[in-house]
Amino acid sequence: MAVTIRDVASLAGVHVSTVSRAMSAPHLVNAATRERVMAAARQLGYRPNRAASALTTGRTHNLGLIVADIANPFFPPLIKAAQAYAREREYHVFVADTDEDPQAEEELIGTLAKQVDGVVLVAPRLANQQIERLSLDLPFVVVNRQVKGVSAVLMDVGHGTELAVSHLAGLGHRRLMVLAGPRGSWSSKQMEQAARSAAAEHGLELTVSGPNAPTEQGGAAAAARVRRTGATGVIAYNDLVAIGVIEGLGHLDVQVPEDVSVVGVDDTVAGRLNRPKLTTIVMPTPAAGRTAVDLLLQTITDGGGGVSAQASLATGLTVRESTGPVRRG
Amino acid sequence: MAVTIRDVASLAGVHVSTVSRAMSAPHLVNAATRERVMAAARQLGYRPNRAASALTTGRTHNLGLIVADIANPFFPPLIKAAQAYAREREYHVFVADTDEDPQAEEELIGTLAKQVDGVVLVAPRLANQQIERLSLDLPFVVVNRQVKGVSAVLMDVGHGTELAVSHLAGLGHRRLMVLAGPRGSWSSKQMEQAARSAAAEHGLELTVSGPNAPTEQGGAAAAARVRRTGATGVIAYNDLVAIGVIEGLGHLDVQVPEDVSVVGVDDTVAGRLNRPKLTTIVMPTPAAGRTAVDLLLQTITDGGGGVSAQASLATGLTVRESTGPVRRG
DNA sequence: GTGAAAGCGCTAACAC
DNA sequence: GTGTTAGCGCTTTCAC
Repeated sequence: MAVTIRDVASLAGVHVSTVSRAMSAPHLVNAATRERVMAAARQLGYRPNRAASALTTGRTHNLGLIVADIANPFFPPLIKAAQAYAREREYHVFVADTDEDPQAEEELIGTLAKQVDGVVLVAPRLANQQIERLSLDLPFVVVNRQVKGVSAVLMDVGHGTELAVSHLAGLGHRRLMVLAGPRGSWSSKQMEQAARSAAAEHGLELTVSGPNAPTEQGGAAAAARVRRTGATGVIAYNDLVAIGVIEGLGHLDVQVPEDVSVVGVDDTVAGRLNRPKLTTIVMPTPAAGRTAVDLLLQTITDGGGGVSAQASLATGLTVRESTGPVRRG
Repeated sequence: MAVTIRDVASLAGVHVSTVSRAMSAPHLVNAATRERVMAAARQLGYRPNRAASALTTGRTHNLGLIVADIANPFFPPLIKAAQAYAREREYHVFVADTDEDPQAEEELIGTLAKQVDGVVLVAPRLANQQIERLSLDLPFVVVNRQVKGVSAVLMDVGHGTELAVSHLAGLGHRRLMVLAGPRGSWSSKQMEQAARSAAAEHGLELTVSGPNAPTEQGGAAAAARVRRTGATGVIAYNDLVAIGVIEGLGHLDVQVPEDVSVVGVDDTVAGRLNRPKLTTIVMPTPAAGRTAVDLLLQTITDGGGGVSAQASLATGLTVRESTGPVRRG
């Protein structure tokens, strides 16, 4: 087998407990001895066995990151950032995909529970109540969701939505449509509310249509509804839905942005590459990943002492080619 | 703390070893006792502590998955599939991103080693020799790389490249250019070789230009080189590079596919969404993720007894809008 | 400042 | 078929 703390101890001529202290509580050990121990460890290529220390300390130094769909371009930047940030702090992260299935989410939390010090739930599909219950056993941080007693990272998509509505109003659009996301999506709810109040403020008509699958197919399926209502400005749940609706409108001989303007959300690669390039609400995805890990680590070291924090991250609007002035009848 | 095997034992009125057996070697225990144990476990919501069992068995039931860049659209489908497949087999997976840095890769393997039963290395940047050495300590599977003694999943990009060359030849192109990937990329080497022999067969001129960064920037930077050589058919290292070169050519007033045809590789979302939609060599990414986990699990259960397997997965060519007949002078 | 010893939760011989 | 025991690698009292 590999090299253990005992090997280091005998090479350094000290007891295992001294080695342990030298590694994890250096101030408790004589500087000279510590040096000897460290040298021995280096020489042997010693790496502490986390499983063993987890057993005694109850700290695994692992985190879980649970997302709905790894292949949805919204998530990879978040995963990447979270994972990098965690690693700098000597944490490894399990990444798991629930395929948008609440039950898989719960099951996953269960099997992960013993192996991690905490879990980041990104846009969970589980009911609030469930999350509250589960959070009694294990530190959680939710992203884009608000749950009593649970730390949260919120992307302020409401603000971005207001910007989008103003932008559309400024272009002369009078009739807007919001394509809502999956049932239970916090962020979709934020968008709806913000859109309603902003529309009222600008004196615009607004229809909310949903739920829609958060995919291109979901968007394509909504195209007919857009045409039927005669809306000329559309705010889609995310970039994928926006791309889908543009494609679907194309099949109905409705051109974007000439006939209808479409705004996406997330600012994914997909949106940048689409033609027309998407006007989109920019979500701070990497920052959300880092912040979530940060809050989680705090909760963990605080011993999860009941205090939950909230971080709100700003969003913006990037105007590209999928929005334009309303066509004059 | 949580419920342990001891709690289950006392509720079921048996000894801990019986519980352990009932869970992991059911055939060694009386059916009736087993039922009693299971009932007790269910009642208490018992979940075995993997860290503890890892300590005795040396099996963590965890895998590592190391990729160069989570945010590169090539990887997410692979990660998603690998992770889902592993979970069905009761394995969790650590996902880690090296940011294309060989040193990070090695460091990561080191810190992960004790916590996993094996590691999938996707398109590693490490030298073969290093991987060979590391594979002495830990089961590895490499994807798109061949290393002596290490199981591998290979996507047969050579075949896809031949198809692409034939396709371009059929459209009348006589002068081709291959935009190679990063130094040390196995898959780039396969493409180059296949392109050379296929070009020779068709009597075409071929230039290989590289290394290029596997990104849009890398592609954009290559546009001038394409124009300089007068190539009318380009095969790019991946979809991102293809998209970049198309963009770059646009700035030079070279139109795709009217003036130059461009073929990508990977069949990512990005390529599907790009305008013109990319003609691309289709990589079997989800299958590669599953197969890699499959081989890894085999290696692990075989005790890593020296046998290494190779799986070769077929690739194809999807023709879309970025390729067309050569322009007649 | 360092050593000795107990124990984290579980599995794996070995008895019976 | 089930109980007993030792021990995986590490941390953490408690002595000295």
